[in-house]
Amino acid sequence: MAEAKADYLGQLNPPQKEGVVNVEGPCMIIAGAGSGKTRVLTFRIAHLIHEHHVDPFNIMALTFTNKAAREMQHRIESVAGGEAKNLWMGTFHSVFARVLRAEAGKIGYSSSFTIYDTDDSKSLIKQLIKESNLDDKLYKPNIVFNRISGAKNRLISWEEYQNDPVYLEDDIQNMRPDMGRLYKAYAKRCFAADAMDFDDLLFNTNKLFREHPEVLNKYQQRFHYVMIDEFQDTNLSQYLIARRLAAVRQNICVVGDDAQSIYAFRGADIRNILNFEKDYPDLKVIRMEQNYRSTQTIVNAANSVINKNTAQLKKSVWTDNQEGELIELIKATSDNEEGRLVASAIFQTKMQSHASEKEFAVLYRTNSQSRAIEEALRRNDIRYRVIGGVSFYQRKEIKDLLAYFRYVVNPNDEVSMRRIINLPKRGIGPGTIDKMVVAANEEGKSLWEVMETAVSYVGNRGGTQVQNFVTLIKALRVTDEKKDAYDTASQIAKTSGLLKELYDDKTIEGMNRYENTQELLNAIKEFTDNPEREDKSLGAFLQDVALLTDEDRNNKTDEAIALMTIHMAKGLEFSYVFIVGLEEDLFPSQMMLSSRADLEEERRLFYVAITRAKQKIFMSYALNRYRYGRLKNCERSRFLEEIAPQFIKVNRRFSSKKPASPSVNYVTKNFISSIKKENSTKKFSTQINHTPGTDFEPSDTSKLEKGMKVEHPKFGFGVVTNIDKQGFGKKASVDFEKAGKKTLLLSFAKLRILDE
DNA sequence: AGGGGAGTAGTTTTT
DNA sequence: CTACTCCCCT
Repeated sequence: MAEAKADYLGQLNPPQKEGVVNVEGPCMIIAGAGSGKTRVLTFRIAHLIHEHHVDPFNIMALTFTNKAAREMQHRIESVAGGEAKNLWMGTFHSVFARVLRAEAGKIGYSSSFTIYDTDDSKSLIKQLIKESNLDDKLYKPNIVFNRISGAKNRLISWEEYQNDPVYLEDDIQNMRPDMGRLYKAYAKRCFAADAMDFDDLLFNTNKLFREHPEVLNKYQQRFHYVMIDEFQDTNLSQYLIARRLAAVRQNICVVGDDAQSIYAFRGADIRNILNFEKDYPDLKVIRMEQNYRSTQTIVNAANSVINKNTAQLKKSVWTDNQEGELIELIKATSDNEEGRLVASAIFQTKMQSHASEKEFAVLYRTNSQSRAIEEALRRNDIRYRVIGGVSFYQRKEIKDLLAYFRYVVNPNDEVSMRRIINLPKRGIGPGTIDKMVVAANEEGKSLWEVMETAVSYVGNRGGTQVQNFVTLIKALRVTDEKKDAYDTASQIAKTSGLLKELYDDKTIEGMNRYENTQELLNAIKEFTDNPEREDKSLGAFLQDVALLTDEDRNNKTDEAIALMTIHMAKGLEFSYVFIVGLEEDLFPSQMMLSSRADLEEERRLFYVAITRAKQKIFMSYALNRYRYGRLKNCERSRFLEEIAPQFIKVNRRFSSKKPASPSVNYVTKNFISSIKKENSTKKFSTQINHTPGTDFEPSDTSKLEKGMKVEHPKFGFGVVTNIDKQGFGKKASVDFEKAGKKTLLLSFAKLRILDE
């Protein structure tokens, strides 16, 4: 371990070393893509432990995804040794859920409170919309949820919301004046259900720290060093938690890159970076701009894209790495063909470079795009694993069983109750349920109390059934008190009748569902068999599982190509990256076209995708794609035009006539030869606009001079009147015959030089 | 209460 | 294409 320590500083460049060594006081590390940010963070923690003899117990490190947390935990353990186990490391949500469990009583929750995921939240909201007799065309669960979530992430309580002129005005403008009332109703019902949604975990942590200084003080004393990864993705709520925790010792270190901020939709606010400088005047700022990951082509292509954004901090990422291959553009006629071409390209590249499968990744904007790719990979016998997507814990049968578990642990959980009370069928319909919920709210009783004496609220027929159900749950609660998670869970699965119902379903899907429930039970068995676990109760298992997404269940084969959304890929790197579905309305997503800010976020997402690659990037788009079950025409993405053209090589379109061919050798010679013919930065040819009838080919504009005649795909013919040379931002002023005078950025404009 | 059938609206990304 | 809602009938 001492050896490892001795050489780790030697492996770092000056800013990296500063990031590691400079442990006291506030510190912000602006880390460009691929600049070794994770390395600095892990070495920094190791340095704290070894050089400053800080107990890992006193260090908190916050990340955004479970995956990132796990990855960092591993890396720290390999650098700092096993004692790093005692670090508090995890996502904001998981770390503070833990704090809230311990302190729940202080803010009126029980320590076994339920965590609602987004589906749970939305179904409750849907219920509330119905109860309020609001127009469900106007009040869609999604919209309402996002509105509430946005407010919570800015720490606006429902009371404040109802008095906030900006929110009120906004809601009236949008014809949704009842939004504030829904927020209130939602908050009350969650509280009554002893449940917190994801945003509440952070909101309530703030509340806890704000209202209970003694609690805050306890944690301030405990955490001497606070670190935040991916700081650009924090929202106000998260930032304030961290700031409060670090208020005494001021040992807060944040690492981020504004160019990779892609979670504004979740309330992330780049302004946190700016505010950070204001909040800590003696802040130490470290910039890491050297990219160690990618080729020059990739780094420069990425820069040419991100430069299109106006809102960003000054930063210039550069690399010493070799120039590398051009980005290869693949054009397909359909999403299925896109899959096949991607599969062929993977196969070819793998053969040529002797790369292993795990060096490849296929990245897409939406999870639904994985299907066509998966199919093609399967057909070509290429191993892959899909990361994220519909996770195991989101499957209906799993959620059903989990709802039973949750309900046994917390019988005030309204959402779980609604889900399971009539599953399997017990003759309790929605009418009966609604009556009980209304009664509970009107009489100020808990739902559980009402259900215990259901007959007096909903009459004999449904009431008896409800009371039978209550008896069942009570018996299971007794079991839960005495037994461990596995015994209780098996008991629930059996006596609820769920397992039998699934077992009796002999369809293929039914058998699958049955197997899945068995798998869940196995997972619980593993949980209880783990000797390191102190608390083996079902409640403890649920706490574990609530904030977990796909966890170790994709580990079947390490040797496989990774398929995931770009969001999931953040923080990862691969030698060969395929960015697929580069089409308007898909990427950029049509939901993001409304505002400049949204489009810029989308562009940052594209930047993140590009910067994942070490060696080579392939990009693809399809002219037709199945959407809503219908074949739709697609237009290539504007983002393709935003990459400086000297970094892209268009692959001559080749149609795969024999898609079912068992081998992948139907790849045309064009494709192979185009792979070999790289490094021709001077004579690139991009078929930029595929507008029918034009075979427009932009020229290399590096030698463009005043007086030259040019053609632009949109503006037509013109004469160059001036050249403004300033490195990357080289501009040409052109006087167009029809479009008039324009100033064009040469790295982006497509100009054909007309020879006289 | 609940099953079946028709009709319709909806797909971003993650904790 | 699917997941959900609505409506009608048992």
